[in-house]
Order: sequence, then C-alpha cells, then structure tokens
Amino acid sequence: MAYEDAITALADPMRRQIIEKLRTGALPVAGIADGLPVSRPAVSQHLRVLSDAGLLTVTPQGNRRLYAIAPEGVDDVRKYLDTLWDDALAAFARAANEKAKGRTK
Amino acid sequence: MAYEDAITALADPMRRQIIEKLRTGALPVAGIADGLPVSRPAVSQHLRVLSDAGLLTVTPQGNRRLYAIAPEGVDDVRKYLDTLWDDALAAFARAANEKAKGRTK
DNA sequence: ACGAATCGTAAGTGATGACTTACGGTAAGT
DNA sequence: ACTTACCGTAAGTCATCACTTACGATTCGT
Repeated sequence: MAYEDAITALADPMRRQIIEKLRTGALPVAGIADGLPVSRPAVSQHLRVLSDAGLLTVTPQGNRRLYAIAPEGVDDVRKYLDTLWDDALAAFARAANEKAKGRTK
Repeated sequence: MAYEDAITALADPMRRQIIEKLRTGALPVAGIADGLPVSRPAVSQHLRVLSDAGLLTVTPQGNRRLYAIAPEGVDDVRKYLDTLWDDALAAFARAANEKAKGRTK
C-alpha cells in the first residue's frame, strides 16, 4: 500500500532531480538545494514528501540532516511494476493467440 | 526520455485504477468506465494521457476502441527504477562501510 | 436511409500542489 | 554568551489538472 505514495512523489520533476543528486550518496539539504532553480525551503518540502513516501532516509548529524535514498522504498515501486509487467505480457500473448486463431478460420 | 511521462501518468489514482482493469486484457471505453465513479468522458481523457505516455495501445475495432496495456511502456519505467535501485544499494553499502570504519577508530 | 450506440473533444469550474518570503528553533564556532 | 550556519514550518499566491456537461463524428443495425 506504500507504492502509491512513492509513485506520486516520483511524479514531480523537481523531486526526480533531487533523487538524481542523491544517486551517488547522501547529502545535506544545502548540498541538495545547491544548483537547483528553487529556494531551499522548497527543497525541504520536497524532501518531506519523499521521506513520507518512504523513498528517503534522514540521519541528523550535528548541525545538518543527511538525506539518502531508501532502497526499500524504491523496491516497493519496483515490485508493483514487475507484477504489472507480467500481467501485461500475459494479456498480450493471449490476445496474439486469439488473433492467430481467428486468422486461420 | 519516456519514463517521465509514464510515471506522471501513473501518479493519478484513477489512472492506476484503469490500469488495474486492463491487467487481465483489453477493454473498450465503456467497459473501462463501467464501475468507475467518474463519467465516461473523464475516462477518455485519462486514456488519452496513458496512451500518450506509451502505457496503452489502442486498436479500433468497428464501433469501439480497444485499450490494452503496452508492456514496452511499463518496461521503460521498470528499467529506470532498476538503475535507481542499484545505485541506491551501492550508496547504502558504501555508507555502511564508512560508518563501520569510523566505529573502529 | 435513419436511429442508436460508441467514442473523442471543447469549454468551464473547483481543488490540489508547487513555489515564494518570513519566521522560529537548534547546533557549532569564537 | 553571542553570533553564525543549517534547517523546518507557516501563510499566501498562482498554475495545473481532474472533473463535469454539451456537442460532433463515426459505425453498426434495421
């Protein structure tokens, strides 16, 4: 039931851009906001959404807060798409069979 | 460059519900709209979005139009999440190593 | 040929959300 | 202790989008 929030969170381009900056490892808020065309509070709000969706982990470290991608949250969406892909392929194959049968009539 | 549109399309709950109805196979618009709490034109608009995102295929059949899930479109999003998952795991492992090294200091 | 069915599109409305500036709170440095 | 740095939250604005009703086009049945 968690993958819905994760997909919704990943739908925003700015949030995907944030995710991209975290691919190589954890970063503090200022490090994430650096280079992005929006204000730092805006980044904080996005980080909140991503965290609530289970896509990010937060580890307070002294003055700052380190954000990192949560592999488990990504995996939830992954598994949903896997089952969807399986079903889509099965339905596709079945439709192809039906069509072939009709053609030979 | 296509997975972005696909994720955006999948972000809407009603569109995910439509996808669910197509898991078992293709359906005409009326068949999709049946049981859904929105009007048929609303469903048509969602189908348009999903098609443009590459997640659905349309096959006009006489009077009606059959919509089905496009496995290829789903696979695009799948592959994006796979690479994201890989990077997240690698970053996580590296951070764990850093922490362990610090702990033994 | 005519009526019914199936579907897409246009126009308009309401709600959601992404962004800004302003402010408060906590930790580090001197 | 006082200042500085880092960060989250509140309030308000503006654009986007999901939905509705109304309409037009195409295809099937009689």
